[in-house]
This record gives sequence, structure tokens and C-alpha cells, in this order.
Amino acid sequence: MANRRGKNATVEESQNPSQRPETEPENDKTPRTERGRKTKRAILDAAAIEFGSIGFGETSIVSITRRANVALGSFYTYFDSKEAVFRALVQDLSGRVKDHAASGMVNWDNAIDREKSAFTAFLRFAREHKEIYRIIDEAEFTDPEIYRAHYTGTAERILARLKEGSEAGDLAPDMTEAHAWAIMGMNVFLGLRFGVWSEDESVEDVAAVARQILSNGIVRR
Amino acid sequence: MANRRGKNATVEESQNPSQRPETEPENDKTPRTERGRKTKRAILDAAAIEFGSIGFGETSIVSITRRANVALGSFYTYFDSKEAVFRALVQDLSGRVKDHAASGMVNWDNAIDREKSAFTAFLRFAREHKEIYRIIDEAEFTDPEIYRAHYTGTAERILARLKEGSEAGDLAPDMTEAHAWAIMGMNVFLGLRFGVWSEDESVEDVAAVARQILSNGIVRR
DNA sequence: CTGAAACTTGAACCGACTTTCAACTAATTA
DNA sequence: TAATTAGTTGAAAGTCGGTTCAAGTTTCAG
Repeated sequence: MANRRGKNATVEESQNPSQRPETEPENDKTPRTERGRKTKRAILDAAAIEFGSIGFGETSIVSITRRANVALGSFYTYFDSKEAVFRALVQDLSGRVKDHAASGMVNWDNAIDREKSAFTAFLRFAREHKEIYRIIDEAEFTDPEIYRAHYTGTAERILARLKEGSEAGDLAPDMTEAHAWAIMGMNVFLGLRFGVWSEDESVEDVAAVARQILSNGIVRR
Repeated sequence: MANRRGKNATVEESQNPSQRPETEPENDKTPRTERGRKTKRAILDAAAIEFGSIGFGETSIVSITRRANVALGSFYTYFDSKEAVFRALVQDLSGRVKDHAASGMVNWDNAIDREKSAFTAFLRFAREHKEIYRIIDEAEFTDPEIYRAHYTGTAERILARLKEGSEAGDLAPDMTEAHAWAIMGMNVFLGLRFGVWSEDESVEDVAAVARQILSNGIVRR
């Protein structure tokens, strides 16, 4: 096994450089003033809380603006509809998850430990931001495109790592998209059960199981 | 490895014995006539199609009754609300998935092949019933209780199999809930990507990857 | 200081959906 | 056949939330 130190070697492109790429500039609803930016931020933050706690169906524009301490009408200064805030939010959060995972993924010597490190970062993140994961999941129904993009992108990054591992000689030579999806599924469900639903097991213990599976499978040896 | 034939040895309790357990009898909305039973069935079927194709948020009671060729008012003869049909439906479908998985899981000689067999059955099922999976997933937001029960129950059954595998000497001796959730996550995500989203890979190829991971992990050997 | 642009406000409008209900039909029982 | 119960119907009431907009406030450049 090669001995590579992963400090920051893992940070992918990540954190968007300028302020607001947000896919399309579209109908110029972008604030032009500091005041405006603040208000928009307040609306987004309030929306995150509402969507995260009571879900897309139950939150109303009023519930968002009420929580943001902003008038109902102000909402439409910055967003076209409930779907629009949701979309903006999911994109925002999806990016944050990616960034966090990348920057938290340090200290690995081989491909297996690299994955363990990635999972550990992910699990900690899930514990910190349970709402975020609810929101991204709900996008499956509210905004399928973004939902797909989120998981497709994540799988691509995993697969890239796996291929590096193969080339370095750590991993079997035949890593495919399916491998990446299998690992992602493992991570997501462990995150749901041991991150979001309960924290009755230590991060380390759960990560050890994931690591064991990747390095040995579950057969008796 | 022991050589056990799994023909039906795997059918768990499954298919509910009498007709309609449906959790609570509650407000006696049960039909008393053949005619009534037919109508209720029509509503449920129509609901499955609506929920499955346009989702919970978009379907309205009218859209359901229209599709069922039934008057709007008839809906309330059998259900209290949109949530109520959804709940009934999810419970119904969750049971069907379980039954199908159990009965499709035949022809295994050892614990690993048993899991491969389970996954194969699941993936085929997912391809046949993409809507069903969308519906169960949506329960995460519409009816968290049932959603949890669905996955908790599935994980329990996986864990029971793993423990049998350990005892039989096929599997490592330390199988835990986390192992079961990891496997379930793998299966679900592979099902999503290679069952629901696209069928560009053969069931066998995808199953082979899952099997490889469980038996060897992904390290080079 | 002035005027224009950015931003804020909430009442009011509007459409869509849920839910109720009284009148009607079908099936069953005595 | 009459009386009773189960089931069906769709109009209409009621509710709820999204969206609009005209009037107001704040900010700032000139």
C-alpha cells in the first residue's frame, strides 16, 4: 500500500468561488442592496427551518415569512413560488454537504481508510444537520432533477476515488458505477439510522462496520 | 459451508391471514357488501396510480375518484382523508413487498448466496413496480411511523438471516444491526439506480457486484 | 436636498381543494 | 311488497393558501 497523506489532497472543486451562481440568473430577482441580501437570507433560513421540521407540504409562504419576520409580499420580491425557494435551498444545501464531506475527509493512508474517513465525516454531518437531509430527501418528489443530480454527483465522486484506489493497487481493479452506488447506499442508510434517527452508537463503531464490509465483506475468515 | 436448500425455508410469517387487519378498525368505514368492497378497491387502485405517478402533494381526492369512476362523495364513505388512503395504501404495499421478497428468495446454498438471492428478487420487484417504491419513499414525509416500520422491519429480517449465517459458520460471528442496515442501504440504492431510474445493466451484473462486496469487500486480493 | 430606485408592507383577490349533506338508487330482509 | 339498510351522487359550503398590487418607507447618488 502506498502511503499517501490526504491532507486537503481530497478537496475537490467545491466551495463555489463567487457569491451566487444558483444555476440561472433568470428573472432578476437578485437583491441589489445589502438590505435586500439580508432579507433574502432571512427568508432562506426560515424556509430551511420550516421545510426541515414540518416538510414541504405543510409549510406555507406565510409560515416562512412569519418566521423570517418579514411581510408576506416581500417573499415575492426574491422568489417566484414555494417551489422556487425549495429549489434554491436544496441546491444550497447539496453544495454544503459536498463541501463538508470533502473538507472533513482527511488523514487516510489507503483507499479503504479514505472511504472510512469520508463516511465518518458524512455521519457527523448528518448528526449536526438532520433537517438538511430531510430536505434533500424530499426533493425526490418536489424537484426530481436536483435530487438525481445530488446523488449522481455524489456517486461520481465516490467512483473517482475508487478508481484512484484501483490504480494505486489498494482496490480490486474492476470498480464500477454499481460499486459506487452500493457504497453510497450503505452510507446513506447508516446515516439515516445512526445519524438522524438515533445516536445510540458511536460514530467510530458504525464506521468500523462499514470499513469491515469494504475490506473483508462479511464472510467468516 | 453447509449445503441447505432454501426452497420456501425462507418464507417468514408474511401474507396476513384474514382479510383486513389494516391496523385499526376505528370508525367502521369498512364496506359490508360486495358492491362496497369493489368500490373501495377501485378507489385504492386509483389512488395507487395517482400517488405513484404525480405524488402525494399533487393528487387530489377528485383526481382519485375521477380515475376510479366514482363520485366524489363516495370517497368519504370509505376513507376519512387523503392521508388515510395513503396510509392504507402504504401498509398494503409494504406487505406486498415483503411477501414478494420472501417468496422470491429461493435456491441458495450459503448465507452469501442467500443475500444475493434476496437482492435479485428485490431488484426484479423494483423494476416491475417502480410506483410502489416511490410511494413507500414518500411515506417518509407523509407518514413517518409506517416508513420507519417498513425499514426497521426489513432490517430485522436481514439481521435474522445474517445471524443464521453466522451460526451456520458462513459469516463472521459479529453481525449487528449496523450490518443489516448497510446491506439494506446497498440494496435500496442499487434498486433505485438500476431498477427504478434505468435498466441499463442486467439484474445479474448488479447482483454480482453486491455479492462481490459482501463476500470479499473491494480490496485487491 | 431632491428624486429615483430598491425594498417593504399587508389587505384583498382568487382559485383550488376538502368536506358535508340531502336526495336518490340498489340490495336485502320480513 | 314494504321497510330497512348500504351505497352513490354531485352541488355547494367552507377553508386555506398562493399571488397580486398600490401605497408606503428606506437608501443613496447627484
